[in-house]
Amino acid sequence: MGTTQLETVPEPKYWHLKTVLSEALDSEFAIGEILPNERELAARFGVARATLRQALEQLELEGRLQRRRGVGTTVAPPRMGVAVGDRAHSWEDADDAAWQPVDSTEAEPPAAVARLLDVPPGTLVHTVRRTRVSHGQPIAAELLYVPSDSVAGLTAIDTPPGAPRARAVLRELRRVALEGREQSVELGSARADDAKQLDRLPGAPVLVVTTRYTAAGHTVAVAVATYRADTCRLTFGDGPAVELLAS
Amino acid sequence: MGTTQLETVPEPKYWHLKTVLSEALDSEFAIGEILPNERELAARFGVARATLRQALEQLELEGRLQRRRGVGTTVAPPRMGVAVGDRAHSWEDADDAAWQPVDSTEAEPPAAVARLLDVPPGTLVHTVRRTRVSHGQPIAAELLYVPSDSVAGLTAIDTPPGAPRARAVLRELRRVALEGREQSVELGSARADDAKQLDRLPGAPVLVVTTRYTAAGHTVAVAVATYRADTCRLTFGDGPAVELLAS
DNA sequence: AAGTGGTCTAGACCACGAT
DNA sequence: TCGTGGTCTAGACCACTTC
Repeated sequence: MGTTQLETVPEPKYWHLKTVLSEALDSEFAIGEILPNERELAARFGVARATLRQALEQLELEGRLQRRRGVGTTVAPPRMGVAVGDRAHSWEDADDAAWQPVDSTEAEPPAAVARLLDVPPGTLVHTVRRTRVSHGQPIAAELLYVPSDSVAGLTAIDTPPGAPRARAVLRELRRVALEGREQSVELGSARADDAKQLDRLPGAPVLVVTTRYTAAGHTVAVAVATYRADTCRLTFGDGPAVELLAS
Repeated sequence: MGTTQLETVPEPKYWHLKTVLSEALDSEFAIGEILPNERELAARFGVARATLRQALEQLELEGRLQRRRGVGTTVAPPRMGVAVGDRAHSWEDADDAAWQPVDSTEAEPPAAVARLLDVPPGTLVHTVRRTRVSHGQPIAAELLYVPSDSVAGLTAIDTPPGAPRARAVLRELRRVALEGREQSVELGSARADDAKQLDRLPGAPVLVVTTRYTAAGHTVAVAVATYRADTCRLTFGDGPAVELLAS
């Protein structure tokens, strides 16, 4: 009882550091402001740079900071709310400029996607790559898988791979009368190709949204979208987007 | 053209290591099997332990591995699908043993929650703490916030804080006719209290699900649930849960 | 060229679980 | 008590952006 510290569990330095930095961000820094560099911060707090980096990593994971190699560490704006469950079928809103078709080819889907599509492994399916942009920033990279026999007009497409072909496939998809949709969200890390589209390093944390579209009892298509976990808050539900976040 | 490596971008060691380990996990290890310890793995691959750990961290983030201090590193089972959007109101399924009431008190909600509840900051609201268990494992810790004036019978509750009180509050909530719900999902890191409930270390990655329940144009309650990101895949939608995952 | 964050090393010690 | 993963250090070099 002599000291107040004796019975406390030793808190890791990086954890304490994270708390201190977090409070400093709230009170002393404006959004977009750039922090002192890592070497100076580490010296200022009297820790090794690796320890300081552990704290920064956590804060970046929580969307409080943004770090860019060669540039510096800046205070991130609050995460933007991104609707992923609102529209009945995300490819139907042709007037929504959010999704940019990038490319399209025929290819073998990953084994897990083949199972969801209910086609034998190794089957060639149409793939469409799209990028979702918001506030001038790429926030998601999506790969859409469509077996040729799920949409009538799909076999007739002979446009060479590229953005025009992607638009053609999406046009055919809009003819389908969908009846249902299932979605799942999980944590993942960006593969090299997705990372490039998202303007992040490979391995960056992403929220992987897998959507299965069904019509007439069949699986029509499967979409695997990877959202930047640092900048996005995914919103579901019929009402307007949830405006604020907790913790 | 003399060598095939000349023009390739140098891939970080930990990234390559992660790929190698990932393939080894697929082919040479069974679920639950325990891996050699970190010092031996590092030696075997000829890298420093810190580098090896960077690869293991990634694999743990993707749900492929489970690491426990004092025990070792084991191969994790596939993530379990957890329904978070199916039931109209998650507190209505009284017969569902998934959620275990833990505690209940009156307290000030965090500022962000107060905004969602549309009450002035500093207002006392009822809080209910619950734990969600699946397959004998804790997967989520939830904090439910209910302003006293949103449910008629709530002011009459005078049970002392504890699990019985939590059950009493939930009982009152079930009387309310809900009209809507909004949800959002984002990445976070477990606070110390949540981490304890989830049997993880503080800072562990979690999926934070914020739900706003509305009735008669008002916000009735707000729930903030933190799900273990390593073991859970959150499922939304009316159909049966999406069975498989991609990437 | 200078400055930033990203990767990597080779150690050390600590907290925890099993024995 | 021993073995495990978790934390921490003090350096080094690399990749990238900016000037």
